[in-house]
Amino acid sequence: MTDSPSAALPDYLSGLNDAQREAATYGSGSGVVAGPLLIIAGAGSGKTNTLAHRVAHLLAEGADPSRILLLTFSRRAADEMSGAYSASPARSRVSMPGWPVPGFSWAGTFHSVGARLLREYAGRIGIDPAFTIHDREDSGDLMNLVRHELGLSGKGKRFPLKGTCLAIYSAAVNTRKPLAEVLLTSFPWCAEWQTDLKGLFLAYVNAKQAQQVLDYDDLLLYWAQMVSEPEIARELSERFSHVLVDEYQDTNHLQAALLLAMKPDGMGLTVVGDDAQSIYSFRGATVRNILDFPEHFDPPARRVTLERNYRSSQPILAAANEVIAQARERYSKELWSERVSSERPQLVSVRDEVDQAAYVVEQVLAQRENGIQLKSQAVLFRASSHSVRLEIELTRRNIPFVKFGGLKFLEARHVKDVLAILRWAQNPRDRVSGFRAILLLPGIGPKTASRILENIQAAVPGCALLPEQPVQERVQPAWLEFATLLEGLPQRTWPASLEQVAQWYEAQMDRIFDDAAMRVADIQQLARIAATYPSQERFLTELTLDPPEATSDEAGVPLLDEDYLILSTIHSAKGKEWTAVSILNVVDGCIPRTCPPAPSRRSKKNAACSTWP
DNA sequence: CCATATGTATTTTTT
DNA sequence: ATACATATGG
Repeated sequence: MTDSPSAALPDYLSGLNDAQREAATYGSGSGVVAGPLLIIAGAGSGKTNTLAHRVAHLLAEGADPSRILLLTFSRRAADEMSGAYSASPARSRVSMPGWPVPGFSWAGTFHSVGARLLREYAGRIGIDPAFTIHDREDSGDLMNLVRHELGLSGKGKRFPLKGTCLAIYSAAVNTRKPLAEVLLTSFPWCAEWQTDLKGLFLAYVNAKQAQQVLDYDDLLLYWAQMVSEPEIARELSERFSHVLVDEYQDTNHLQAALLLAMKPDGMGLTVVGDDAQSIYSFRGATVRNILDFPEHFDPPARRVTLERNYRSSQPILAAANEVIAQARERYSKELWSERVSSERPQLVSVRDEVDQAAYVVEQVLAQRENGIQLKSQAVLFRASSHSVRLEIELTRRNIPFVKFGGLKFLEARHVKDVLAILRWAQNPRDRVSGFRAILLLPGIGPKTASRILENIQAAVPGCALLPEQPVQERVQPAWLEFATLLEGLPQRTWPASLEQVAQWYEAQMDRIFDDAAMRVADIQQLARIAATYPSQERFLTELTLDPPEATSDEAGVPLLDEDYLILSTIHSAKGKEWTAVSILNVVDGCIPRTCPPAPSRRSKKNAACSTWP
């Protein structure tokens, strides 16, 4: 690969180093689709950039953009790669002629691509194409409903709560392991309920089917089921000449299985990842996928390793390499950088959280004195709640900040309420949405809501007479108004339907919330976002699966020009970079989270914080 | 019986 | 900020 004279290479490849170029052009010039390729890409080694160049190179050699499937881990990564992402404080690294590419539309997360494929193939696998997608909270609510119906919640029983039930179910689905094994290895304290759980899950699955509802796991599960039909598998295999997967170390067994079903011989399949950066095992991701990838094929997949780091200075890499070296099984690689620095990462001990917050603020301000903008600095932490003290301190001292990760716009109650009304109008069988919507009325509680939903389910589909549902007399006027709203929605065009719902909801908000004002602003924001989607169906689907940057990430940004500090969970920070970074709560067992929990050298908890210049 | 007010315990990480 | 359990009021 690298022995061809660089003068013969297209311009856009000249910015890559040898290993990156080998990865980008693997299989080039042979005239046929290349065999399987595994790119092991260390942190900061230009992974995303390399993958984007590989796509560009495939296109330059005549590949059809509509036949390229690019699976990424987050919406941000997909945008970054298709050239749509520009808001990053870090420089945009993808700049190639003809980019973004028109017609290159199959880029997204496994879940969003799954949803798209399933809507298209619904008829052939026996599901309704108008299915509703439940997020985790909705799924939990449905699990709770079923749990109550089966009498598993009652008196003095210590049956697992809905969240735990859902986690167990999800783990079993994503790892494709039997319930007994999942319970034993991951939820041993629930093992005694195995029989009841089995029944619960069966009922949960039935409920989803009856209501035409798919949860996150179903998007993968049905996809896998779909490609187990040889004919559909062949179709999809031909439909996508190239399949490229980013962050492969964070895929789970199910995702690997459906990839292999679509590309059994690995032709046209490229996966990129770093076994040392697997951080989603709690969600069923297994590092085995990337470790075992080459041997799935005969001959084994080609492997290219990117070890040159462009992000950090050598002392930081040395520390990272030390940590990585403790992994039991891994692809050997040694990150290196030309960026020398005499500054080493610092591990700072502080007395408690208050001191930690004060120290970090001092550091941040000192760095700003040194000319590093707040925007070029970040504070990272493992769990969203770890930053509360710091947020208080920042607010007190009038330092602007934006927090990534943690609770999101779309998870706020008022936003969910509005979406529930809309979803229920679109899919009247969706009990969770209906329940939530009906409870919004004053004077109607869980009992009345359940009764109404049962009446509607029992009635002839399409002929459920909403206004005639029995409610208490004093509730009657409000109920009629609500029923009129719902019945009018299908006639409305998009986004008028959402505006109609928002208008009704805003009239209820003063009664429901003490702090209605801020929430009203959110609803108006939601209406603005809605206007950017072409249809209600796409709005509802894509909003749950790919929350737009504007909601989850930038909602709190006052002005683009303004300077602000970045706070982020480590998970949300994946792939981003800053000039100066502080990490909170660096305590044994929390960060790094190594397997053998070495006895702590320092006795104080919450006592560490490190700054990496 | 049913809706709502109050109180108490809890919060990894995300599609 | 929310979820669940319990108490009170219509």
